[in-house]
Amino acid sequence: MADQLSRVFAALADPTRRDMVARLTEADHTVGDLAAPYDVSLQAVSKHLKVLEDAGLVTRTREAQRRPVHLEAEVLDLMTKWIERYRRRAEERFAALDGVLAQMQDDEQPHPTQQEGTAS
Amino acid sequence: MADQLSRVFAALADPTRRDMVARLTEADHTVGDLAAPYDVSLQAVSKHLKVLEDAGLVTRTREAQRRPVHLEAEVLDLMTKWIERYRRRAEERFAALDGVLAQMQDDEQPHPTQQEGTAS
DNA sequence: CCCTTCTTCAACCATTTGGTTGACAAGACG
DNA sequence: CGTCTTGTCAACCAAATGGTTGAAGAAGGG
Repeated sequence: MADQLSRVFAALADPTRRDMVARLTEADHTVGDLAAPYDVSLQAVSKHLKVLEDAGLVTRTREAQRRPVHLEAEVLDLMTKWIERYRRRAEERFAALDGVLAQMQDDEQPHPTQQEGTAS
Repeated sequence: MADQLSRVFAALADPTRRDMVARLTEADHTVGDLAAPYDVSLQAVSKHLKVLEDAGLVTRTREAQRRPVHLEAEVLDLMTKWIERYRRRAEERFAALDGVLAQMQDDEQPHPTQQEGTAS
């Protein structure tokens, strides 16, 4: 299908799936258990779980007729790493821009007629 | 459409859009500029930009016929906050589970008849 | 003014997505 | 064994997504 990072982002782009993930941080749940709060069929929830599973966000084991769903939280790191990498880059760039602006400001005061009083 | 968090996740679920965002951390770009590396029409890139804009990830100003695209990196914090919140919860739960396991291990050695050699 | 440049709008198309219902599979349990 | 519980598979459907092409808008430069 697509790379895992894309699948993880896509999986969490749905509020229902995000809520499931949120609830799974507290405890493992069975499918019916998970489905209870939502106003959709059990099959729809089953599909959502498949999306989360394909993204590597959850795993399902077998326990009698039940299939407990377990969160694999490490996958979240994939996203955090990507996001933080570029957020940091953007910040650095803004910092650099601030430097340039400061420089420009300095250049703008060749005349000692005005000092410090640049408060708007 | 949907809530912003969903739109941001969805926007970044596409590799092309993620690459655009990555490039925009370095500098602002015009549409044609952004489109250059990709093997799709300019119109397709324009659509991708609309998705990013609707998610609040970029803004476009006007500069002659060009429309420079600027990254709004703060929006990334929305995601980071969500992710970190639940990752932390999951971690706390695992830590608690580790405690339980340690407890069980303690309880499991009431008989000194067998130690360590539990390798199958 | 016209023309060229940069970009978007509109219509169209194939695929994916998120939902539905109905049938079936896997175990527990009487 | 039959049957109830739990969950998935299959087929179907409407809407959204990501791409295309063609036409049009907006601003600068002869």
